[in-house]
Amino acid sequence: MSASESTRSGAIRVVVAEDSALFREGIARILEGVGFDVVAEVGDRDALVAAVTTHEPDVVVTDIRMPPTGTTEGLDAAMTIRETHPETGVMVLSQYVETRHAIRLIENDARGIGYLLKDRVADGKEFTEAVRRVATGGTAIDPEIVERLLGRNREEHELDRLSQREREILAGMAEGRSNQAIADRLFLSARTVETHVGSIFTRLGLEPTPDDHRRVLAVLAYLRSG
Amino acid sequence: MSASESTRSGAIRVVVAEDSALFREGIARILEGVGFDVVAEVGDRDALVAAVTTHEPDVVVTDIRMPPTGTTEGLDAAMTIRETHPETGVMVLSQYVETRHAIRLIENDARGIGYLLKDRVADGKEFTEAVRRVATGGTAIDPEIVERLLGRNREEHELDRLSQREREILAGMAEGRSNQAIADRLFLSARTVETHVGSIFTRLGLEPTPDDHRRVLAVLAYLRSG
DNA sequence: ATCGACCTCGGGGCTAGCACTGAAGTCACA
DNA sequence: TGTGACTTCAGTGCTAGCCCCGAGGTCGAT
Repeated sequence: MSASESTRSGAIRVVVAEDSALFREGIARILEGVGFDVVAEVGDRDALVAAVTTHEPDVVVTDIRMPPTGTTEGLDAAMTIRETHPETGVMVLSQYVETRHAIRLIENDARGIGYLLKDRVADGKEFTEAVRRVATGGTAIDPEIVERLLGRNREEHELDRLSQREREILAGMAEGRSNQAIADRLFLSARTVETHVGSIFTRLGLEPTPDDHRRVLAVLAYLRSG
Repeated sequence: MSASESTRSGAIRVVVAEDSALFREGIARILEGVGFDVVAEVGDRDALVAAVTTHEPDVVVTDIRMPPTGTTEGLDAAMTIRETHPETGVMVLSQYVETRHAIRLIENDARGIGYLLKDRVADGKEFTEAVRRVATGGTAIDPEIVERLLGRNREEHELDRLSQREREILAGMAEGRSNQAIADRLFLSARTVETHVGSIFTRLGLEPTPDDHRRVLAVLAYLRSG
């Protein structure tokens, strides 16, 4: 189909990685429609890394979440690609605002990096031009991400205020476990868990009020920040 | 761009509705690639209904969630279209398995209805053929939906076991409110709220155990069932 | 070498959130 | 005319989950 394109020396060569076949093919067709050369379409992390090694594309377009675990495979692959193929641009697509993840990717060197929210791309043109910028060493960071990186980023950094141990405790709470059950799992006394729970409330700014169920509110905050 | 197509009498005429511009254009390009005539691409419910009235397409492809509220606009529009334009096929795309919504759409007459999960579409061909079937009065229901409709659908019906009042109480719990706060809002005594909370636990099958925090578990069940 | 952050644990105490029981009013339905 | 589901409320009591306070250990940074 794109055989006539694949040998054109001027076309930007791109690998598309996204686990949803429908979305993946849609992106590929959009890019081809404006002259990109889509050299590979893959659906998981390993295939992405392999495709980059094989094709050495100008730019990779990848979703953050992909099989096998559906967490941050796309991002992990992006980090790997940044090291092994620094000349390859990486455009990461995300469903939600995940500032922490974005930071990991951008913090060292933003050149050749893109991070866009799927739902905030206004049209195909905006998207293809962003991919083109990233392919040529430019950047394309969603304004909302930039804003959160610079300004006050309450919601997202709420959980960053917690220590590692506190996050483990909160994770147990978010599974609907009792303090005793959390204590058993982490080999702690119930007392210690209570202490942690208390400091979690304090750090999340949950003052004791008669109207709030703070344990639930803490869990909700945890779930929001995914 | 598709001007040469728009007058072809044999082409299936389709309206694409999806709030994410990127996904929307991708779907449109995929459909055009196999000969469909995409007569309109819209991003919200009202535009969808208007486009159907104007173009009277053979089939509509729509996401369930769309602006303005991001809940079930696409589905609402689909129901409306079923009534006003019964000859128009409706293909609904969903991000998750939402059996209750699927039922609302299918229960009366499944002809010309499609309900697919975005992430379970194996490739573009499967998708375009499903759209073609729906356009010609056929059906295309995701196997997982069918299975849940037929077999035991525990998770989804968990909350259906609750009474109206109990759901209101649970909604308050899911906002992180205390029993007292819920009582105040609903003009009840704290006692009554406690009684309801107890029966919510019972109906959701949450037996008292030292390892579980049932209030959180009930909230999690509530959040899962959307 | 000292300071601060973190993790751990306990004493002592309070209460919201639970369990269990009983009961009275409304309403739909058979 | 009952019968059953739902809603409302209360007495009695238990305890998990919270409060405040102090304390000892580790560890990294200054």
